[in-house]
Amino acid sequence: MINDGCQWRKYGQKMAKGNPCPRAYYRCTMAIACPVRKQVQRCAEDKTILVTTYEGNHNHPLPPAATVMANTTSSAAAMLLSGSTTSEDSLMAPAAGSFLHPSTYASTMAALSASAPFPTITLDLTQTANQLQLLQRPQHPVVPLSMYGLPQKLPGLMVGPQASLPFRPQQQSMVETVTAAITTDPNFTAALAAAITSVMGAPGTTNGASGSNAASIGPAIVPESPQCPKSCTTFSIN
DNA sequence: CGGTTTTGACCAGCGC
DNA sequence: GCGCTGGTCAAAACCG
Repeated sequence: MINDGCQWRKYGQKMAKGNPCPRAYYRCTMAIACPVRKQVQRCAEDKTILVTTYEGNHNHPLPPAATVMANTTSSAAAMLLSGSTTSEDSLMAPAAGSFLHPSTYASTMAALSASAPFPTITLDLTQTANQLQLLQRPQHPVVPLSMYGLPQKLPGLMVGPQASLPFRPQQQSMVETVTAAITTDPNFTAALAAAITSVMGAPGTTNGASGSNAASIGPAIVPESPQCPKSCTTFSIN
């Protein structure tokens, strides 16, 4: 289970069709009437991949860890969406280092890796849906586009400071950094395809569940620790 | 003792 | 209407 900074209470578990692993349902217990829920399910193709789906918006302030999670999600989503393949090698070192040195990149994914039991990359396509639409490239059909065109952009965990911060310029540089780090990872594509196949069905057969609230997913790969389980995080909104 | 987890039952939506 | 499936409820068990 990923520690995303929030408190969750499990309220159900079901066996999902086509997946030997059960799906667990959690509710946020940080506030009395917080409507946020999340579903956690392992990828059928690769059980080391954990798929987490968030739904709803928190109606209470988030702790720093959760805020970091939100920031990381947004950045990673932008990264994946940009599909940039620019080889900015100079950015690789700090990007990889951020996984190991949270204090250096406190507002990015570093803190996330510190709070999670294993390295994790979170994605939030709800935050950058429109941006993604502009950046979408034909050679990246593996990315589900179910969120494209939706008017809302407020993601589930963006109730914190990020919502009010002019984070765009700073996010842009982050996008480049993370994109370089991940797109050069040979394991990333395979893991992503496996995760998407598990959640969305066979890739290439659909543009995503149109009309669905599902956002997207993103597996985490850490070259330094290939035996670590991976994680996918999905955000959705209503 | 209070909060969390487990687990079977219940309900709603959907396709046939 | 019926069966299947996903999601939720709620009582009992569990745990610190």
